[in-house]
Amino acid sequence: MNGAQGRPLRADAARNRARLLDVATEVFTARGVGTPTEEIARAAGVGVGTLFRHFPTKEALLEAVMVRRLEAIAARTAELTIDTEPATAFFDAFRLVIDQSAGKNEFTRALAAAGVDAHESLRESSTVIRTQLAELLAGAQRAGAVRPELGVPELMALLVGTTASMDQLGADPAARERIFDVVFDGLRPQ
Amino acid sequence: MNGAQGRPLRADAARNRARLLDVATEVFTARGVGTPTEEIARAAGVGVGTLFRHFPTKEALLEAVMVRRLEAIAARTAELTIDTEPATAFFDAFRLVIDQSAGKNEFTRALAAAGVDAHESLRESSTVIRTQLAELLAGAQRAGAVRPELGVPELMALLVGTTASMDQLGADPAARERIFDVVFDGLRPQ
Amino acid sequence: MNGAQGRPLRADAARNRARLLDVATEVFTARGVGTPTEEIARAAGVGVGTLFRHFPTKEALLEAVMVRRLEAIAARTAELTIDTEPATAFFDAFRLVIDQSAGKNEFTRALAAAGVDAHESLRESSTVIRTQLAELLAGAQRAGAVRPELGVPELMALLVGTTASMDQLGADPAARERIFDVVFDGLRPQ
Amino acid sequence: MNGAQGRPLRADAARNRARLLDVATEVFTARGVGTPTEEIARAAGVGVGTLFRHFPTKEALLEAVMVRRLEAIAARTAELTIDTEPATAFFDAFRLVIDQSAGKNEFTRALAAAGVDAHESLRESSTVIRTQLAELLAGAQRAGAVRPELGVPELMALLVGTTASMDQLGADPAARERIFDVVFDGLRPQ
DNA sequence: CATGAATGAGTATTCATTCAT
DNA sequence: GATGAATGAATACTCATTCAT
Repeated sequence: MNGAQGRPLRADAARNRARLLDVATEVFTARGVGTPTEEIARAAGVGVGTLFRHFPTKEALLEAVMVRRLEAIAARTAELTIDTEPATAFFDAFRLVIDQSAGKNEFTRALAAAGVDAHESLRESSTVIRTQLAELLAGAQRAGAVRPELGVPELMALLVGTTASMDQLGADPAARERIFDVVFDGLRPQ
Repeated sequence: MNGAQGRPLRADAARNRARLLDVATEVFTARGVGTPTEEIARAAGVGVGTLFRHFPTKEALLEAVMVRRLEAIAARTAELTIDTEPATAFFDAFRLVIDQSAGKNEFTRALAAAGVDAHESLRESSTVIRTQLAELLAGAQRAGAVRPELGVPELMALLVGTTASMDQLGADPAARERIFDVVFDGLRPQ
Repeated sequence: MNGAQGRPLRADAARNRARLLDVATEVFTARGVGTPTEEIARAAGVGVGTLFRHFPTKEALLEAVMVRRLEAIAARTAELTIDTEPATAFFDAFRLVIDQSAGKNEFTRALAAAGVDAHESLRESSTVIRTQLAELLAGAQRAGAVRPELGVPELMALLVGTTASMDQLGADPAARERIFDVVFDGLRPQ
Repeated sequence: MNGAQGRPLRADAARNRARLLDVATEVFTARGVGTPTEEIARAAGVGVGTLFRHFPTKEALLEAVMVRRLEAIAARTAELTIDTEPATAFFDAFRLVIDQSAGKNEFTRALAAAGVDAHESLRESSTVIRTQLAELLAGAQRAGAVRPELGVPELMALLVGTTASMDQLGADPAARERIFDVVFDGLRPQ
């Protein structure tokens, strides 16, 4: 997808760009967005110059990482939306976002904030997701599977919050499932 | 609690220390923990030297701020524990933690992380809260007001997560209440 | 002089500031304004941090250097203006500016440009000089010692140009005097 | 002149070289010699690689630009030297150099410095001009149109200085003429 | 030959921490 | 004790130059 790519990158350049994105995702997640650019470049096996050639700013790199993540989520959410029963689709999508965001709290917050103050590219991809979520939410509500009084802002907030809960909890799958139980049961009309 | 203070501080020194803590709480909350120490010193009306005399490290200052916050929460939670009906006490305490932590997500995460990797003083005060929460949780579960399968880790995770949801949501009180509805209903035995 | 000095600097701070200005003047002159700040700090015997504490920007340092230079010229020009015969005062001042500016072409150009686009402090001090030169020029013209059709812009241009000539020429005193002969004779009504 | 070119350039290579020189002249003049090489390459419609193939160093490019400028001046000065009355030839050449150098002070200084420390190619072309100017000066002095005590160094200095004056003055043609009046009258025997 | 991606040394600036006043 | 000046390691970003495609 990748937005408006001026000219197609040369093979090696594309490889470097992809590698930088992968590494940056990993490093930002593991050690925080404060990690020096040089570290990321080194981890990607390129010089700083290369990093800055592909992403003119550290912020731009962070943005690109988030856009990729958002686009991945949007793509998988789109699959769910098609021929799945509305309630199932909604809860599956909720899980999907949480799982994709796990360990990436800083990103998720940026994600949510995107609707308010982020740059164009981010806003663009987050708008897509926001729209998808709005549809899923409406569908689930029409099907009587989700409290009717909830709006998209509350849904976003719960997504962010649940992600934070999961990050806090660590890897224990049973405990994670108990969190999902609480949130999902709470989402249903009482 | 203040730990083991060798000799009691002179009056002005004590005043400076308190003022620094107040200001640091405010500034770290409003502008993030990245705010330069000099800014905090200036806002407190003292020189950096004084700041570093009271808190040998920026991290130590941050820690002290969090300890104070934890102690305040513990104190108010203790009040709730005494002669209140268990279920009410539990949900009131939950709200209390959320309200005290609102807008201080960075702190809350540090708080929660405390059980794992923070310094002694932090662990100490967070242990107090953890114990209180454990008691409140057990009480509410005995009273049949909270799902019995939940443990303290899940409770902590939900506290952190709900704080994140609230931060994300902003000030709208009705929406905040809807989040509480979801979480509290989800906490109840189904 | 020195503009609005908030509080008087501590003795050592003042010494450092002065030393930095001296060294910067020398180094910028000898090796150009492209010289790294770190070099200047080292030459002044202080750390970079100190340099940036006194001058928040490299540009600010350059500006301060120029202001000092301008103020010195203004002060000495003021002495000349008092009880000296107009024609003599004018030509002495001309020499003075040239001598003060020798080897500092980059500065002189900045000086002249100040009237157009420099920062407040620079504009301020250059306005003083400009005014003094205007008076000196008018006096010399009234005394019939300088071509009446010349204005301050032309005078400024000639000052800059003569400085450039001198820089180009090097130290040979006799040759320098020949340049002065050409310019001064050319300035006189023909 | 182009120096000793091993093999004649292919047509397109020659075109690129010429285009790079044109563009570099323009860009260095308009935005200073600090302009990145990449900018120049882009403006010339070639890649950086091509630029560096033709000029192994940025400095070499700058040098080539100056050589071309010098050669142009030399050529036009040569025309003047032939069948023109000596005094007229001298003053016309003076004007010519000034007009060609206008707005290119950085170059002119480099030009003048060439006699002292520049590379061979520059020295070569500046020697030509220097010789021409020496002849023109001698002719004008023999004709009694210029002060006899002036030498070529002073003439060079005055050329550089007058260029600086003009740069400083800007476009006002009347004011420029007044500067010429001062310098030319000053050059004449008094 | 041309291209433009990669390189990495170099530069201005910030900020936690120390120490002379 | 308090002050704030000094320190210098750390960091984002630039740009001349090289080299794989």
